[in-house]
Amino acid sequence: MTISSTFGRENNQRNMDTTGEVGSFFKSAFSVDNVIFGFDGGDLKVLLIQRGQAPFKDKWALPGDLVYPNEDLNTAAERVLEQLTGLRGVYLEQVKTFGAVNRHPLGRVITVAYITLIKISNYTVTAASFAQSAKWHNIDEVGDLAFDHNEILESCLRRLKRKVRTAPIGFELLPPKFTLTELQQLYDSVLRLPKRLDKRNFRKKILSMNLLVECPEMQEGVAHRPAKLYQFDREKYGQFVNEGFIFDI
Amino acid sequence: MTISSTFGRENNQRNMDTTGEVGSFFKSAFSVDNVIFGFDGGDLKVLLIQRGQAPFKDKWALPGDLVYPNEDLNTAAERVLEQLTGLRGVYLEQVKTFGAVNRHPLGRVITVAYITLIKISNYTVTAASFAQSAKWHNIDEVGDLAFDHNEILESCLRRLKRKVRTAPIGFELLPPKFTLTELQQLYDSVLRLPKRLDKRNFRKKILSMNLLVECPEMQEGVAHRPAKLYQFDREKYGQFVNEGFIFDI
DNA sequence: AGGGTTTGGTGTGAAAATGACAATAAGTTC
DNA sequence: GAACTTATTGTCATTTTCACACCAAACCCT
Repeated sequence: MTISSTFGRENNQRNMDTTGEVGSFFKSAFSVDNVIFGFDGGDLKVLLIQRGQAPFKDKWALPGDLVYPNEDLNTAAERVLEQLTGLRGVYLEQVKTFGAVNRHPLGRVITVAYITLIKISNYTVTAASFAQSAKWHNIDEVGDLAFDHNEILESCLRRLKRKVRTAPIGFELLPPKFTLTELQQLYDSVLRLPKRLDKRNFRKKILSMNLLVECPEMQEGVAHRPAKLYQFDREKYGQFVNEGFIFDI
Repeated sequence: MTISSTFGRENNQRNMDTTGEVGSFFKSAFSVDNVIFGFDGGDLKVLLIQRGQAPFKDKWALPGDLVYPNEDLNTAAERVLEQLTGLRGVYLEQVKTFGAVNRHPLGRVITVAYITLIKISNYTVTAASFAQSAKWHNIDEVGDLAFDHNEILESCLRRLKRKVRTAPIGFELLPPKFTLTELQQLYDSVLRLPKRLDKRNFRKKILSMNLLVECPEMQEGVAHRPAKLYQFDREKYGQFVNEGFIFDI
């Protein structure tokens, strides 16, 4: 069973008996689809795979798979992510379930969409067999996707935009040590506000939260004044939340 | 097929083959469950039904049903609501999908949870056959529910608390004409903040949005000074949203 | 070495939003 | 009409937001 594989038999459920027989309800399936976000310093990216089989052969799609009968939904989403990227223990959040009757041409399949935030540098193209067909796409250059994946992507992007302002999940997209400029660029490229965030106000605000710790070392390898590096202090954040703190940018 | 009915056959999917045979994936089902919120002027309420059959016979549960093979998820949620209350066209929002392997004792069933906001006065107990077993419960007096419905209810309540502050959905719980005090009581009982909202500040804020229109008539039948009645102006809200307005209380 | 280039880093003031506060008004009941 | 109940209204201090511009520190190049 590979990710986003198709089904091995001709099977159209759509005209089934919908009245008495309860058994007829057990002829549908569910899948998970992951919207895997990454950030390369400039643009927000999403990891897509190119389908090898019909339906939608050669189209780009969100990585996903059917959920095993004895597998929890979250576990399935984690599995899909790990099979594709080799990563475990990353940020994962359920967003929405898509269940239009005709969304899958080969049967009744509803899919639960997840967003995943990974540090793009941790992703190695060689992690999975279909690596050659997996590629980062700029978030606004994804084109026509398979199934209803454009709609799913939109929903997930909206969720990300909201969530990134109200929870410190942006850090999931950055390396452990980052500069304030990098952090701000992340927010700018996720939020895409009409005006970019103001540098001074942004730094004031984020530093006033006391969630960043200054690293002793500086940025290296840049052809200009190097910036201070910071780390996000997860522990402190936990404490603050207990005290009623609400992250807000 | 009745709401929250059980399955007519012995059927345990949990030890199925999970490897090759794709057909084995088409042996699961999905359902929708509705968290129907209402407000009676004092407390936030949720409409529960008492189960007539095993499993969880006699336990209180969220109204829900299996999704028909040719039925969209939203449609199923609307159907469940209508069968129970006779209401159509009310506020409905998908919240989250629950899919733990063992959440349903009779098979693999994942469920999509919805919240629904209705005007409690519109609800007539006689609307459906199971009306006798449907009852409004105070939100903090629901006790032990069937399945994982306590968890579902918690998630949906959290969502309601957030959403009620960022979108004008509170009005869905009130009659078309309401007083500012009623509106504030609604917010107080949904949000349950450590301190109740300040009357003067609340009125200032809500009126400054210019979303309420004053009715010519006054409150009637109260043993004290009658209050002005207001209506929510949906149209204006639509315009304001287009201009970038963000509802926020 | 020095000038050019690039990004890093910082403070102030005006405007708006928030939040705490209490007295009078308009009905009803008895 | 006296007692009671809820409705209605404004001010001020504090905090937050937002717009805005210059020098500093490193590198590159010649």
